[in-house]
Amino acid sequence: MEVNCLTLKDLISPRQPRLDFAIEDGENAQKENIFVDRSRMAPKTPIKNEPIDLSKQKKFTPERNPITPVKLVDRQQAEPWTPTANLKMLISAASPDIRDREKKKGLFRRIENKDDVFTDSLQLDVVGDSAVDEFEKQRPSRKQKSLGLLCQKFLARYPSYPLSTEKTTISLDEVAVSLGVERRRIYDIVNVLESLHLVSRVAKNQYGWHGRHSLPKTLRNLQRLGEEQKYEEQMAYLQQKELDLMDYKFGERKKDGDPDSQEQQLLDFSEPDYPSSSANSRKDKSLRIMSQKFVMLFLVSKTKIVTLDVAAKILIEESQDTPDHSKFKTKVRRLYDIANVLTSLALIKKVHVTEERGRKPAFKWIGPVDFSSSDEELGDVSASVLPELKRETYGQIQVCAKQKLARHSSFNTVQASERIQRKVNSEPSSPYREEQGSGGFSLEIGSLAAVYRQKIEDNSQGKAFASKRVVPPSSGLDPVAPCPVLSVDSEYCVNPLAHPVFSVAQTDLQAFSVQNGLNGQVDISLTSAASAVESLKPALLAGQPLVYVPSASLFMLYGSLQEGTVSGSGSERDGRSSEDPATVELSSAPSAQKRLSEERKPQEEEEPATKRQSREYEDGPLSLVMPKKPSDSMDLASPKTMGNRASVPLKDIHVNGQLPATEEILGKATANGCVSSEWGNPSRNTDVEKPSKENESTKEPSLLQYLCVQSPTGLNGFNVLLSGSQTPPTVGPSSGQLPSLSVPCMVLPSPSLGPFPVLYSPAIPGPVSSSPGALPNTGPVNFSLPGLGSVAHLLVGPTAVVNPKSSTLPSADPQLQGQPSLNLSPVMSRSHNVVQPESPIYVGHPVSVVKLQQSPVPVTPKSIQHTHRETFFKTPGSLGDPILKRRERNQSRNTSSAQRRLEIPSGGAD
DNA sequence: TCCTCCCGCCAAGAG
DNA sequence: CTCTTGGCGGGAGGA
Repeated sequence: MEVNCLTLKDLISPRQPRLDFAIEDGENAQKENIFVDRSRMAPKTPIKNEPIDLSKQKKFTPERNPITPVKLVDRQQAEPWTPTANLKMLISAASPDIRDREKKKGLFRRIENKDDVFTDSLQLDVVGDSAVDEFEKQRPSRKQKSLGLLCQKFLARYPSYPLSTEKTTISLDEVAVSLGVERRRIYDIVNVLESLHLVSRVAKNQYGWHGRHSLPKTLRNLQRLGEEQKYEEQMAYLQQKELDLMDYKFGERKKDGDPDSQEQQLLDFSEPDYPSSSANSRKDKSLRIMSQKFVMLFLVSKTKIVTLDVAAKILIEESQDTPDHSKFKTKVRRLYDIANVLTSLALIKKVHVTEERGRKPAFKWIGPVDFSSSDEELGDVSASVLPELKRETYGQIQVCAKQKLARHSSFNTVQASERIQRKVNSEPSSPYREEQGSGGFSLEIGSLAAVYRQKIEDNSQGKAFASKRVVPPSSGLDPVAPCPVLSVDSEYCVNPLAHPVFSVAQTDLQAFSVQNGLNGQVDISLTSAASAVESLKPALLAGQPLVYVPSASLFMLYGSLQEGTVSGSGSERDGRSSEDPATVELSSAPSAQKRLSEERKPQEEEEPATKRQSREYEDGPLSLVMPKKPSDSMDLASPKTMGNRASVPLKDIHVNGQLPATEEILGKATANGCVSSEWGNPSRNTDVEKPSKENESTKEPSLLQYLCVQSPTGLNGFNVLLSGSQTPPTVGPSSGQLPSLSVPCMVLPSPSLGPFPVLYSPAIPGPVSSSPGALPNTGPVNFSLPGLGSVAHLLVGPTAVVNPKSSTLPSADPQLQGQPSLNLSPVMSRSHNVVQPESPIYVGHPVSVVKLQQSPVPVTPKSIQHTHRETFFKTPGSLGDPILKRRERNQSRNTSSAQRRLEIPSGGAD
């Protein structure tokens, strides 16, 4: 903290001179981490800065985030008068120091922001000169400049699940500028995203953002291809042989498939947009293909763990590259690049596989696992589970899963783990094991456990929702056998943050305490958020038997968190789940669902479901905040939801991934039929959509999480909103008390609430809350959940509430804040500001919370939503802003050239 | 020392 | 030819 402060100050001081900064910061910060920008800006000497700033501002003004960097860049570029070389020369010569300083500043800001976003602004003002030195000291570390972080920032700009109608275009130049990096870096990110079809190239310098809607499908396809290619076998082969680079003979083993053809296929299937790469062109070796293959390896792996050396070997073979050591190194480098992006997407997580020889760098898949079956089985949990299990050959697991499905709440994790172990023991040589050696063994178990959990979760939710994994965290939490599983997982599998799953209701207080412990480890906002959510849920459950959690809301929360942050693991699933589930629900027929899921076209086609979902979940946050009317979804859902856990349930659930939570909750609590209003209504949705974005943004950045719990019983229709802030610091780990303790919650009138009068009570119990009409406090209120690792905050009242510590920081730069910690929470930060009009940068979505804050008085959902939309939703790319576009173009041009030459924003150094 | 992976040169491609 | 893409690998930060 201190350090951060200092750094901030430092940063600030230099900047201070520039007022614009502050302004920009406020706005910009949220969106993109502008840290880069700032850094650039800052770096410049004050004098220089001014001119630069101006230019920047002009350009960016529309967007608002004129990120300094951009301007700088533009400037440089813009100023044609200097040849690139000259520019470079100038820059480097002129101000290497300055640049460094600037960068450092920027970095610091980010970092600091995480913790002290709010302080940021203040500091800026306050800051003095000392900063410079510090900057130098702190100069952005490599980590700060890492591709992973950059990718997170990049992702934070766009909604994970954009509305189908909404077409978001990504201007590489703009992005590069806004993020303050060379375009070259953006290519790395975009290429990987493209491999997963999260984006597609539209034109030069222009990419279209698709979001995760089709991710499940893409993964499914990749998995299929991977299976066809027998990557699993290849991996097993390599692993068993324990080939070292040296040992490894390329070509030694034969691949089943023709590498080239396969590659082509990959692109084709997943990316219709892209014509398959031409035969041996550079593209054959493209990062896109590598990325797809890399993902395939995870998908076909039983353990979901892939070591880089194995992946590199396989890739080398396929690429037909000469198997020399340098190739291997190069491949590994690329894999790291890809891995960073995938990590940012919360699809994989870094782990180490311990083998006899030693530890090997590896990554574990933490993304959705079941997509393959997801389509079909939505309706039947058991069904969904089985297939996977079969594949994995973990009969034990299957059993467990089934049991679990039968009774989520009661599920005995221990047993499961034991079974898993048994299985492993019995089959030490299991072909699937990726890791060999003692270390590997343990890992395997852990991974299995993780897999198992995921499956269970998935199943419970209905595969699609794997993302929602209720179990995993819970398993850890599970009073019965928390330790074993957790320990294992913790190591290899999932890190709390990464974990997509939010445990929902699991158990009791104890569980909470356990979680807290876990969560506590993770400070990251995202993680926290997740944890918070989890904790909350349980707390709710424990505390109150009846809370109903609208899946959508949760979903959104999760999604945002996940997505936004690196950690967000569930997002994809959410997407998937949302789609499928939605479909299913709607159709109410699994088959239908299946079809849809499979056939679902990329975003547009999917629309109905997707849209809805997206809307829903997007709305979720808002909806949570604002009472919506019970949507159709509710109707569907409520009945199902209430009753069974296994059942698939509600669209809502689908949508979110929250299912698990919901289910659990339901199980424990009586569910009310009511689903939070969020979901459903189309009309509402419309409005909601933007909100959703907001939500996402929100999610990501900060951890604000809201849980909307509809209170079935106790609450008479009231919904309770719980928000979890990421940061737990304040609160003690909660331990036992969790339950009732102090779960902050807001009680909202049930679905129909037009206005959303919110009642919040510090303690959960509250279902009691007052009548629906109760008004929120005028002032913002923060609640913290003691039990949860993270503190939950509830915001009520017009003013934004922020927990200082909590993730949400009012501070201006969300980006900064978020990133450092997990993700950013551009949104969050924004929230404090409430709205930022369209800065392109802000991609983040405002959080519902924010709105709440803003509107002191209950507002109608729609109104609110609108507001959000307008204010928040404009993604930079998105669209709409002509200005932006224009700017982009200009910039892009400028930038592009400039890019190469200089990245340095140096501020324009003169 | 080894793992990571940033950085940016420079060439293939596209227009 | 210019500009966009992106392969590639040197070399440095970090642990």
